[in-house]
Amino acid sequence: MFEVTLPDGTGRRFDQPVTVGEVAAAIGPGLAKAAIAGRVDGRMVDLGTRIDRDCQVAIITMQSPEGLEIIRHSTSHLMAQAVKELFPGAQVTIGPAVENGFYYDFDYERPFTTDDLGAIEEKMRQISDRNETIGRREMARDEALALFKGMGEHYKGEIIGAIDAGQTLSLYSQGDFVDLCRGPHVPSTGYLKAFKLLSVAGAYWRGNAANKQLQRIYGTAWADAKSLKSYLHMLEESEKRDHRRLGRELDLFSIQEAAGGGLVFWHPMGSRVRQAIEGYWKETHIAAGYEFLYTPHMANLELWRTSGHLDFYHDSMFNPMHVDEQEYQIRPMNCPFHILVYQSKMHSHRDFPIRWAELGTVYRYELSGALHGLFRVRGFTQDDAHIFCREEQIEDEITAILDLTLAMLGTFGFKEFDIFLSTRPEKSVGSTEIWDQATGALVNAIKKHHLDFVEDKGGGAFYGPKIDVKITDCLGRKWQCSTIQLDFNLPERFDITYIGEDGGKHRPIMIHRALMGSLERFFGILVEHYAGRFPLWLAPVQAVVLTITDASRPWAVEVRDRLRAAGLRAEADLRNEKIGYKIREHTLKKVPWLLIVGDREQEQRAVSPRDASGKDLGLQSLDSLVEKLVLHARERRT
RNA sequence: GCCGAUGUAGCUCAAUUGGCAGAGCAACGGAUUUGUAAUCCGUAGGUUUGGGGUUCGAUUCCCCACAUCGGCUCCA
Repeated sequence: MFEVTLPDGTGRRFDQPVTVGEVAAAIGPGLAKAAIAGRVDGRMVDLGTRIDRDCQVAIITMQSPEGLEIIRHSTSHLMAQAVKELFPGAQVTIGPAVENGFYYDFDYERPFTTDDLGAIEEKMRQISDRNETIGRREMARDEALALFKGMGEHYKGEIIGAIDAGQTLSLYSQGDFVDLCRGPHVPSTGYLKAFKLLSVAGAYWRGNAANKQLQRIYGTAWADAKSLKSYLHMLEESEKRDHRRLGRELDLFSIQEAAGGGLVFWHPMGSRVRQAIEGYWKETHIAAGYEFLYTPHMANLELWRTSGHLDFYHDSMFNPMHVDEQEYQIRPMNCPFHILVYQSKMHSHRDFPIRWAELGTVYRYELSGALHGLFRVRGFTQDDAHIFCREEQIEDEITAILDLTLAMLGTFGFKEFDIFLSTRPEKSVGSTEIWDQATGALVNAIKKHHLDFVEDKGGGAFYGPKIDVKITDCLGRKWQCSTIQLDFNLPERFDITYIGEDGGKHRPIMIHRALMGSLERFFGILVEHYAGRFPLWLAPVQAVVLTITDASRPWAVEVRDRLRAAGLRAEADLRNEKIGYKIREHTLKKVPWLLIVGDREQEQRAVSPRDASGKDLGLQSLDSLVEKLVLHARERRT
């Protein structure tokens, strides 16, 4: 006699050993049907796991996060089984569940093609229909090693070889397919119905470029067909939002083969958005007590030796160029330049805090294969700033930077933040006292904002602790943009000082910070976040006046000029086209306000606006509309 | 950088075993004067990413370069 305690605290008594599945059945037939695995005393186990003593049991169903993970993991096995049936020469390696799906890496004599993917998926469906039992058994490490080596599965052999001798391993089998796996898995292949293979790509064995490249097949799997469908729909949606596609369709920017990869050309429409972003950036920074610097794009390489960047970031810096017997470096960072400005004269403790900002364009060498639209480029503009202050000013400065960060990101429509605090790594510069004090100041600043944070212990840079902020876009994707870093290293390396109250020289604290990070990347994120439908204050064209016939031209031009005089980015479409054609065209360009003018409007000095929702708002006076648009733009409503 | 795929008009895509490089949209010209997501007719548009090779002949086959796309972290 033993008792099983369920998550709600109630207990069930059993006289004989039972499986987890039987516990589910004892609770109810509905649960038994939905069950795919269980949790016994906190450990995830199969439904077939036997229980013969007092314990805590929770049933894991398909819809739960753990359940989905199990389905995905099991589907990766299903795929591996299908691959082995179709391509017996393929060797299996690893196949975990990942966010929204799974992958499995194979070693095979030739690359898999998209046709192969279709065949593999078809085979997976057959195996699912066969509803093969997925069985678990345990085996001594040496025995398992011999088994997999005997099957010619050398990667599995290598994995097992790395496990201590004498350990017992678990194996899962379904039909003829056997895999080393910790589990748990669904009871049979028939549980796996809602899946789709998505892509095939290279991946190194154990993630190391020195190792052989394997072929990774990615797929997605869900609890039911409906969830799968909505996920695939979401993928289509994000494809439509792809900033590379919208960038071309809306004529925002381009990347030109003739110029080289990773170098961004901002077209007039994209530049208008950037101007709006920069204008806002400038305004907020002035209000927050910053001064602005403009510094060169290149300088003597010696500067990068002094800063230490050459040592640490050599691989991601462009090669230097020769100028008059000297070597010059295109800048990968702005900080040494700001330090040079600091060094250009003596500083007193009374000068602090010094807050210097610059939209500084930097150039970094990225591997050609890593380039990706605006997200990974070789030349980009940081909204950079450096703050020089005294130790006791750190907390106030960090607090003010966080204020600025959250306010700015909020204006762009991001309201959900994840904060990460990275603390002192093993190898670092600076005394324990200063690290402790600075880290404490960072924590206090975060707490003042009543924000939760995740501490990455030992994850800081060698030169100081930092705070990173991640934003969540409207598709739920997370992006790290803002970073606030303390630097105990550069002031030392450049030997910058200030004269303290005691008349002696002291070392200032330096804070690096970027809120949007890279303007290019941030712009790309905004394009996808808004799906190209920028809020009024950012829209490259805020309003277009559309004429019904040529007779309304004079009034249309007057309306446009009136909008322009009010500071709005307005155009007039005077073409001899049907109104439906013009509306369609500007709607596709995602212009937030379309103002239709015909005889009626002209007579009454009015317009018939249509907002971003596509609704005809009826005849309105021009005055009241201008007032409304100006207000919306000024308040930067999202 | 590595693996794979791709590269044809501004865009999206065709082109038989290697045999005259096409269409829609956009552009331009004309007609039409139109009331809330595509009016009609016409014209022009190409070193098929670049370079080299095989061939009587290459968008097509081969080699090199470049670019783009997917991936290369997520504990058997």
